[in-house]
Amino acid sequence: MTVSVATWNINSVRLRLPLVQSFLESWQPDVLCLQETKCPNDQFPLKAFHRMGYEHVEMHGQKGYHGVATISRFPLEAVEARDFCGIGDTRHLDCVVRTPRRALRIHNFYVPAGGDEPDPEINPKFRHKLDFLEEMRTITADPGGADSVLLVGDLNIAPLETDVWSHKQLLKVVSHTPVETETLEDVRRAGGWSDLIRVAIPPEEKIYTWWSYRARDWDVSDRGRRLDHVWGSPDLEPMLSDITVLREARGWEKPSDHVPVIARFRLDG
Amino acid sequence: MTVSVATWNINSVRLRLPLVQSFLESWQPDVLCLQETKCPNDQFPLKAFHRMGYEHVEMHGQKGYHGVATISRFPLEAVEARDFCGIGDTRHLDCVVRTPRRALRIHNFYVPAGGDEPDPEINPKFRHKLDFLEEMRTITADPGGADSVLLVGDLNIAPLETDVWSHKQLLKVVSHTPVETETLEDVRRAGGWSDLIRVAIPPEEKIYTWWSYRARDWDVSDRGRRLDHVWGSPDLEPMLSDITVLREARGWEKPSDHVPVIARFRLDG
DNA sequence: GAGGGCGTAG
DNA sequence: CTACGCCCTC
Repeated sequence: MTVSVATWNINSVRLRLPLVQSFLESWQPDVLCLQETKCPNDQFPLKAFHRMGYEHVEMHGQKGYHGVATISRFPLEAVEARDFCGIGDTRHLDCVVRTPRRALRIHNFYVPAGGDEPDPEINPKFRHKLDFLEEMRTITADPGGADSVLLVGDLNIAPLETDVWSHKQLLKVVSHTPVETETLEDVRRAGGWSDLIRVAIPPEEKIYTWWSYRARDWDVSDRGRRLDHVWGSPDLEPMLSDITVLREARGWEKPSDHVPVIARFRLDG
Repeated sequence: MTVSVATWNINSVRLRLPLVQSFLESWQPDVLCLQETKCPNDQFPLKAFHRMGYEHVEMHGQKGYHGVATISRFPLEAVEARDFCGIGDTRHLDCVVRTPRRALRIHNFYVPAGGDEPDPEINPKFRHKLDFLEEMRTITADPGGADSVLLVGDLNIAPLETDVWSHKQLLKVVSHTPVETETLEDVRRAGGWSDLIRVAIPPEEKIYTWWSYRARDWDVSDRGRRLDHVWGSPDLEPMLSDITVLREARGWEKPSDHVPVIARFRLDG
């Protein structure tokens, strides 16, 4: 059977609920992982998801900032919402999805953006981002009690040269500086993770999941970055049937600056 | 010939430009007086009005608050934007409209709302409103160099018992307290003004131009007030053909809390 | 450029 | 309830 998992930094789930609904209707993913929900748990639009057939929702949100949620057609158990860097924000949620044939563990992440200045000595937000990455080393591709494990979300780093519109121009721009790209790749490899977007789409090919709101014409200038990721335990690699980066979503009415990424797996149990 | 003049507290002209456009398209008034444009002069959507055949626009606005504009198919001259109470806000604009047969002077007013507490001793906003009314005495129905004169706008007072949904319940509510209603009626009569809405619609009949945003269902509960006015020099009375209070506009998508009032005159020269 | 928070205004 | 300003974040 095919199981599909989507990840999307939605930049306010309440403001963009109609967009989420139309996305779910068109793409019917089995699981949707949202980031930047900007929504306290008691104000999360649960019913809207239930009405659309997503009966299982785990969320970890706060007022105004950050926030992640994992939404599923299949039974879901929250394992943990870890407080990275111990500052009480809401950037991680670890759940297990019980698909009919396999238990799939999913880490849903929203990594700090890191501010403007890529120097941890003078920019505490960048320091926070690097500290967060170091702490992410503890999240490995070990499924624990599940069969397989995914790590998805907005990692706010575009690791490869082809993950940005201009490698040269972005080398000193937060999200593509060597300390970030190298650390992220090291965290990934050391944790035993496979970069599934790059398994499906060859590293030679440019691919982006985010375009700044500030650009006049995001589509023409196309100055994007691949900030959103789908990592998997190596056993999932042969089961991956395809990845869709839904570029068109950036052109929707009142869009998020990120687009959904959908991964489809043939899970044969 | 018939000349029509509309007045509308638009509560942000930029936010509600589509509503203004659809109103102009349907009703084709010759002159439109707006209040609460909330728009600095250099950001006023001039071109949109030009495109709709309103080539003559005078505005007096500021950032964020207040602001009035007079928009016309016929040539327009600004006479004065008076600084009532000397605090530099933008609540008045005096223009002359050159209709083919008559010069029509129009005072466009946005009177201070006055805050919650109807006591000038403890509420400086109410003090300001009363001071403003006193200063309005200097604006009389004298056409000056023009043939006739109008005073239109949001006067933030409902003078008659039939200008509110409940006279009794509003006697202590700012907009319908005796000091306000009596002062306004005195300013009007002493200035030689005719209350043209009440010339067209008998004082026995309830008529409102404003419904609070706070009410759940403005149409059913119908707790409105007549805060917007069209006053004229007495010579205009026999020329008044009708007044329309466009109640339906309160039900439009993302409406202003005020509706347009349109006065039609047979100006025979 | 576009969210959110808050406070102020209507 | 709605729209602003200001300040913050991304």
